[in-house]
Amino acid sequence: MRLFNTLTSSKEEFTVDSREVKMYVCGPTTYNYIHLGNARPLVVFDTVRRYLDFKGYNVNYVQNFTDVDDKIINRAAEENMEPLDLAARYIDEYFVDADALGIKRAQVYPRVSDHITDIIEAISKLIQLGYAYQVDGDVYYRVKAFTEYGKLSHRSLEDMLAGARVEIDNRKEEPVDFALWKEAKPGELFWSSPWGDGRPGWHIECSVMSTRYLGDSIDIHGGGSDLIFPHHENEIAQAEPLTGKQFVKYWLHNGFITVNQEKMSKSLGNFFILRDILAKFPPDVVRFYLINTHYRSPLDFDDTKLEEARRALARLKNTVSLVDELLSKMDSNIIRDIVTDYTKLFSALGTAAKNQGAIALETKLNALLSEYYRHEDVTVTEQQTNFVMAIAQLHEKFIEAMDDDFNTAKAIGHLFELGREINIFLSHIIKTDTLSTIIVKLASNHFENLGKIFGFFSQIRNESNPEADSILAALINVRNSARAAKNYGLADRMRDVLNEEQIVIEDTAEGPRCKYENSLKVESLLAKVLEIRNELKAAKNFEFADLIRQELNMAQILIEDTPEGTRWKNAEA
RNA sequence: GGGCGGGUGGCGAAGAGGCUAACGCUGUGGUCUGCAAAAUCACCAUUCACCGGUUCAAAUCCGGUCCCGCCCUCCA
Repeated sequence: MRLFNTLTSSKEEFTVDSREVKMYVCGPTTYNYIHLGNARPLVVFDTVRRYLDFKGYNVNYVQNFTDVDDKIINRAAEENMEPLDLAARYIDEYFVDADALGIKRAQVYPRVSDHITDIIEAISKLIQLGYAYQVDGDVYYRVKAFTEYGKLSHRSLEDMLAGARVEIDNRKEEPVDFALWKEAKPGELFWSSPWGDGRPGWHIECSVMSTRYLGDSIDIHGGGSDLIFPHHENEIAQAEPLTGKQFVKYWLHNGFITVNQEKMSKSLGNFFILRDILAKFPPDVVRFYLINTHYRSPLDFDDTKLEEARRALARLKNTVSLVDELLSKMDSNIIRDIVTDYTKLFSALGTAAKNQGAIALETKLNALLSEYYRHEDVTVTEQQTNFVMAIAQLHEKFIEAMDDDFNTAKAIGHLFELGREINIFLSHIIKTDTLSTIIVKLASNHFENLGKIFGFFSQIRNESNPEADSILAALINVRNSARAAKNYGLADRMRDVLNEEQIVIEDTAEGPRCKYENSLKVESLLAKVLEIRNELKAAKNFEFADLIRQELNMAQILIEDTPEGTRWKNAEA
């Protein structure tokens, strides 16, 4: 596996001492709901983490919260709240959003306010070592003392001084020196310290908290590319003198989300709150959008992008649904206890295909299927072999893409190819062909596993809602009867009503199939159906009006015609 | 001004010396269908901002030009 290390500006082979990977990602300053720009590193590094898990690493993941900061203090003053209460509130809100997006929880979520003692200790030590100095109630880091300063952001001290956009503060030895400890202004939040009442600067927290939970050297440190300078540069400058060791082995930075080619940020005011987006699009669609571009590239946002992602992802989801549908028609016991580790199977097949070609693959496939299928002899056809070989090859390509600096865009491309192979194979399957069914199920499960690295397919199978399902079944029965009676006017009306409720009906050779993404709104659906029934009654088409009543009755919905109009109620209520 | 990164079809986006320039959206055609829709399959860039150069071979390497984004200030 190779990953792009900002420190060396090149792709490097990923090596760790054990199977444990120590990973630290800079989290948000919590003074507001998180926006789409904040969501990008969340999803990117969650994907990195999931892929490392998938590869068999044991990831120790730490993400901080900056809960002590000017912005929090200002915002709290506006809302007349205690700063730490405001920060805590938005940390809670953060978890609502992160959980909704399916971000796997970190092992530890340290907060600055819980680590003031550690921070004071670290600053004291930096002063002792000559890397920091006190001026009045402030403590500054002495950048000149750290000769390697600039190694991450690839700029020299001279460049920075030449840039001269640094605020001149005569109390500092050099303009580039940054605050480790800030004296409290009157009435402001503070902690006592050897230098008087105050609070920590921004950068010191990450150095202190990351080493506290992960040790002196960590494997992967992630964050947005705007943090490279000064934040991460400063983290190195603080941590390395304190520990005497290399702070971070691999620095990973994600690119930015822009809106109309301009950076999305809170200060520019062009940001989109993640929660608002999640109200309109499922989490895996948002993840798809974020990960369908390489993590280091800029990503432009506008409202058409998520719609495109939704359509694209629907294609992948549909493959899984098609396989589910095939299997629902089979005796599930045949399938239930065959292979549990699909990935292992396809990895083995992929290796076989790569090393020895098709003949070896066929032998291997026969052997593996015999083993798992628990039948004495299994003979696979050429078509089945070709299918499995195609899947195994695409598996290899997927892994290759991900191993190359997490090339998710390329890997997703292979996922689409995998889906297409499955679709094509499905269309050739004869329904009684158990072996093909098993093979396609293996492929489909594997396909799903790969997709889950990206957080796809999280809610592919609708949670069963017996009430809604039986009502839906009743309405489909009515429509089927109408179609059988060639009453296409009614059949189409029924279909239109269902479409309005975001339910898609597909008439296939096997009969109608229906799909819906969001939970059914029974009330408005029934209101519309009763409207149709009233029209039928007005047209004196009592046959179908009665049929609607009967079918709904069977779904425990009682229809009452009263002089005031038609009502419905739940029979069980 | 300094430091990074980028400009690929109608759109999004991979590819980083040689296989048909992936994949997705849109569009077109076929299959399915009572008709639609959906689904599905197929097709859709002789060309990679521009100009020179290196090479048997360049979207990919080198030089120049023109654009764009990020950082140098709180930011993911």
